[in-house]
Amino acid sequence: MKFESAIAQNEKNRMSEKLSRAETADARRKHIVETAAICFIEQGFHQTGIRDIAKRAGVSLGNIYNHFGGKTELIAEIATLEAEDLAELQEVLTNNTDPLAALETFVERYLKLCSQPEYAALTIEILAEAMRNPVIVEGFLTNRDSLLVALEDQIAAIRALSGGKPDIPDRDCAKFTLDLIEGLSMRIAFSERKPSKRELNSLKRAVKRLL
Amino acid sequence: MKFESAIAQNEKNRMSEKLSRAETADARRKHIVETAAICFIEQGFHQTGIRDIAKRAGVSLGNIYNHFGGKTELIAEIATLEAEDLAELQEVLTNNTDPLAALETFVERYLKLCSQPEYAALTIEILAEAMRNPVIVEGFLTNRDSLLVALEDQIAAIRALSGGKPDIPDRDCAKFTLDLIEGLSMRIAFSERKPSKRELNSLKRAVKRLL
DNA sequence: ATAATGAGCGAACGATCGTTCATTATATAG
DNA sequence: CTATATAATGAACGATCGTTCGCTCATTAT
Repeated sequence: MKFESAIAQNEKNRMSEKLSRAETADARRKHIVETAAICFIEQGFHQTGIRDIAKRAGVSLGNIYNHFGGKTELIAEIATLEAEDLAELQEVLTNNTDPLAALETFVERYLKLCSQPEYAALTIEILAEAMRNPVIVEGFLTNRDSLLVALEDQIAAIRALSGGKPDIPDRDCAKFTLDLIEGLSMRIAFSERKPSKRELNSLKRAVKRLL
Repeated sequence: MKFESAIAQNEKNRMSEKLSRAETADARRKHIVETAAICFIEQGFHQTGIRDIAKRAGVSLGNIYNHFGGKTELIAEIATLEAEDLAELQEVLTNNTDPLAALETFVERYLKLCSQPEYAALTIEILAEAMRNPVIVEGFLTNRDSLLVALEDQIAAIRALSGGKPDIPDRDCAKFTLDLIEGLSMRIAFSERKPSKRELNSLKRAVKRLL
């Protein structure tokens, strides 16, 4: 979740011109979501009060309800935004001059993303909420499924090159690959450290063995 | 978490004799923890009030504080109890007439345990709390580390038999094995279904490839 | 028999929760 | 400039939170 806007800062932002109403509203909205995410990471979803978010965002309490329907809408939006980070990773898998190399790059990138402690913390909060709120599940799984399909295709491409007869279906293989990366990520995130060279090498080898 | 007591029901329980004070206190304590676990599974940790637990356990509000220091002590105790379930699984790994078969049995058993929706739900709640409470982390990781060592030894034994030269350290291999099982478990638990034959076969194959 | 212990109880406390709403300020449209 | 729409505000609401407290009473120890 990077919340990069930078979208169309042309039209109205020339020479520090005043922003239009719609623009400031959008900016506020974004700022509130960002702040909420920070709060949820630091304190957890249920330990964070709307007042915490309002105070930290420099916004009045009531105004949050002008932009969002309520607290759960905030975590739902954050879940969607976090899932969108995965879209970027898919691009790594579409560059197919060397499928195996692309897979390795993907492993590195996805590990780097997931093992950020803030990312892991947010994921757990979202997961815990998703357990009891189908709406959050949907936003969370949509982009993930998309990533899974891309990974599955990539694995199929690699397997097609090597010509062997794999006894694990492409789809399962893709899921297992994500499992390995995410499992290692959690351990790294929980111990607040960076992945060691050994761990990264072991991971890459493990992924290759699944092919 | 099965909370089996059956400990020393001899001394005083002969012929439906009255229970001693210490015994009833222990039973209450146990009953409260069990009930708390059910509540946490159904509603989540922070959505559950002490009153919910008290009401459901058929116990007064204040009495809970006679048995427990507070709410976090409850989740901490539950975390420890859940971790103790893993101790049973270790036994599977100590029967070493056929190391590879034992590993397969372990995979099946651990998958069956983790993929119970209640187990998964509780795990996520504990994980979310552990993120901000080191005490919970400790109770959670102690038994898990023990399991990991047992699995590592098992893998070493299997590898010693086959005689190959594995390029993934035993320890990493053990971690990855748990990752694969737990990842699949989460998917199963989230979709509220049982693992298919295909999934289980894929898992076993994946685990073997790591060896 | 009497004293000490601690399980059991529920009212009460202060704090905080998510949300609503009447009100004010401000940007846009006519 | 005036009218309108909406962003922004914070007091207020009712509910619920975790915890404490004084108390009763059955069991255990002396």
